[in-house]
Amino acid sequence: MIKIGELSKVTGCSVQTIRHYEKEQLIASAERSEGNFRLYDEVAVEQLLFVKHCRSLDLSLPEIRQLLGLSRSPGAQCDDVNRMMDRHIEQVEARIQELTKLNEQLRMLRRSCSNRRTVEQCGILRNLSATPVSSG
Amino acid sequence: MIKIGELSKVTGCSVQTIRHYEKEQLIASAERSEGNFRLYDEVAVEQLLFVKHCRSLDLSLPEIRQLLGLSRSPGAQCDDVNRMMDRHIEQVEARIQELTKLNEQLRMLRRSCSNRRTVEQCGILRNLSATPVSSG
DNA sequence: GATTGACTCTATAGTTGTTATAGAGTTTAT
DNA sequence: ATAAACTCTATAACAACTATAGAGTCAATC
Ligand SMILES: [Zn+2]
Ligand SMILES: [Zn+2]
Ligand SMILES: [Zn+2]
Ligand SMILES: [Zn+2]
Repeated sequence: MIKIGELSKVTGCSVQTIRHYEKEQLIASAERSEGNFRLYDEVAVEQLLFVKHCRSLDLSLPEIRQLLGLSRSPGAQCDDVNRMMDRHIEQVEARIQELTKLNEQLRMLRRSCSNRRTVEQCGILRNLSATPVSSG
Repeated sequence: MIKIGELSKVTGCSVQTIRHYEKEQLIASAERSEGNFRLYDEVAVEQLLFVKHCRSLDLSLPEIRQLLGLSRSPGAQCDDVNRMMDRHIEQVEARIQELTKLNEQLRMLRRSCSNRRTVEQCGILRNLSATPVSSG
């Protein structure tokens, strides 16, 4: 049985984050010591690593909660998991597209300044003042 | 002179957002009518569109405030504007890279489920339980 | 002139996933 | 006994909005 500081070191999640996950029901409520300190075992470490792995994939806390729910009802079909993953992948790809477009616009804007001028004549500021290309 | 609702329609910014921008000093404090309603002229419309354009490029409110400051001191050199733009572009590109990596991992994970199975045997959940590839 | 409806005002809370405090209690070591 | 290191809860901060409550303003209708 380890305390929260050690769990933090082992998993790489901050102490506050661990407490937050507990409050949000992403990990089980920890047992407590006599002095009311949280105590964790190996299972708790695994649970937290699962959550951390999901977070590294940018799954939201509600999404993770849903995954945990599904994994606790083993009779359930995979469809639900898959639907969520597909939706999530879609969102990530949409965001990539958005940012790529953004990046092009930013680079174009950046090119409109040839340095060493004063801000008064700056193409960047002038272009920013003009109406946006399209507000997507 | 138009009221805030009309400004909202003209610019496509919500009423609350306009009030928020005023509080955050991204647009000038509006004149007030007898009944304490905000009143805007053409200049105000332009100012708000500038801010909106910047936001559509994902510039943060502090960054926009900085741009506004620079554009108000016309003697200033372009260097500052450029430095900010470069930093911003860097961040956008870094985020694109991150998301691209993420997307690959998500797709790989998604492939590990062949549907119609029960969650118990699901490759997705199994792989999520395993230690992450790398926590970047 | 009273009432309705559409609009506006301020102030405050909620969103998301943490991070950072404050102030108090616990444990371990000296 | 005391100090250091840790833990506890509760609360605020971050970013950029969005949403709400409760009150006030204004124009038009009856
Ligand atoms: Zn998602
Ligand atoms: Zn320039
Ligand atoms: Zn930026
Ligand atoms: Zn599956």
